Amino acid sequence: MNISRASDYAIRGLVYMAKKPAGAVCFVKDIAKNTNSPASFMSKIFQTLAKSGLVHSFIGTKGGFTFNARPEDITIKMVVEIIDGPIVLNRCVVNKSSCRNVGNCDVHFMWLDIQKMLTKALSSYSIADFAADKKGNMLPEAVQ
Amino acid sequence: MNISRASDYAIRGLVYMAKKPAGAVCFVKDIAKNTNSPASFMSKIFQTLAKSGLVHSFIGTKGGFTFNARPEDITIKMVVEIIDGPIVLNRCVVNKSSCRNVGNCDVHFMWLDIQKMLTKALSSYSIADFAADKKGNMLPEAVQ
DNA sequence: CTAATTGAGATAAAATTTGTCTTATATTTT
DNA sequence: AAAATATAAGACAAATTTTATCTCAATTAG
Repeated sequence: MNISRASDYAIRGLVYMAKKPAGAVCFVKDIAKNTNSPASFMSKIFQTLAKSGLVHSFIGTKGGFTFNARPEDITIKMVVEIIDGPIVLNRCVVNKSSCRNVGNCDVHFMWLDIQKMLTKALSSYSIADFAADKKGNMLPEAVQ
Repeated sequence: MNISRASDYAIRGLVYMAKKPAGAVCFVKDIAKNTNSPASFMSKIFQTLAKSGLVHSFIGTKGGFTFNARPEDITIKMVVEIIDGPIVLNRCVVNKSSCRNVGNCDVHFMWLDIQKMLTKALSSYSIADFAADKKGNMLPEAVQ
C-alpha cells in the first residue's frame, strides 16, 4: 500500500526538471544528485519515462532529457502508473474473472470506490504544482 | 499501490465469519475453503489476527476462531494494517528525517493528504458492512 | 488414549523492488 | 575522419517482500 522508491524518484526528478527554464536539457547525473537518488537507477527510471513519451531523450555528449509535455499536464497519477504500472488496489477490481464476488458482495465495490477516489486524488496534482518555487530559482546563477 | 493477497484473504475470512451466528466458532479449514484461499496461509493470517486481539483462538478439538470484537467495530483499515503493516504511501510521510523536503516542498504534504483520505475511506467500511446478507444465510441449514 | 484442531516457527519458492554494470550511440573536439 | 567523451539503453544481479508450505508442539473433546 505505497508507491515505490522508483515512483518517488521519478516525481522528484521531474519536479527538479520543471524548476529549470522550459526546454532545458537535464542530465541524469544532475537529476540524481539533486534528488538524492542512485544515478544508475534514475537513469533507468528516465528511460521508462522517455519510452512513455513524457520526456524526450538526447544521446551523446551534451545529451540528456527534456520535457515532452507541459509539467502542468503531467499528473502524479501518470507518473506513478508509468513507473509502477496501473493502480489496482485489489486483484478483483481489475480482473472480473478473478472476483467471484462481483454482483453478490460489496467488497468488490468498496475497492472500486476507494480506487476511484485515490486515482482522482493522484490526478489532481501535477508536476508543475511542486515546481512553484521555480521563479525563485530562475536567477541566472541557479539556472546554470 | 495495492493491498496484499493476505489482507484480501483476511477480510474475506472475517466477512465469512461475520455471516455466521454471533459467537460461532469457525475452523480455518472452513474459512479457507469458503474464501478460495490456501488453508495453511489462512492459518498464519488468522494467527496474526488472533495476536492482534481482533479474534480469539481456541486450541484443541472443536477449537477454532471467534470474534473478539464486534464485526461492525472492525474496520477495513484495521485489518489491512494488522496484516500488511501501517499504511504509508511514501517513505517521507512517516519518517520526517527521511524527507529532506518537509517545509520547502509540497510533495510531502500531497502524500500526507492523500494518505489521510485513503485511511479515512478504509476506516469508513467495517466487516459487518459486507455480511449484510447474513440474515439470508441464517436459515438453519446454512448456519450448520 | 486418540483424533482433531490451533500455535509457533522454520523453510522456501516466487515475484517484485532496487539497484549496478556493460554496451551502444551520438556529439564534440582534434 | 578519428578519437575522446558524455550520455542513454539495456542486460544483469542483489535484496527484499510476498506468498506460501511444512513440521512439530500444545490442547482438548470424546
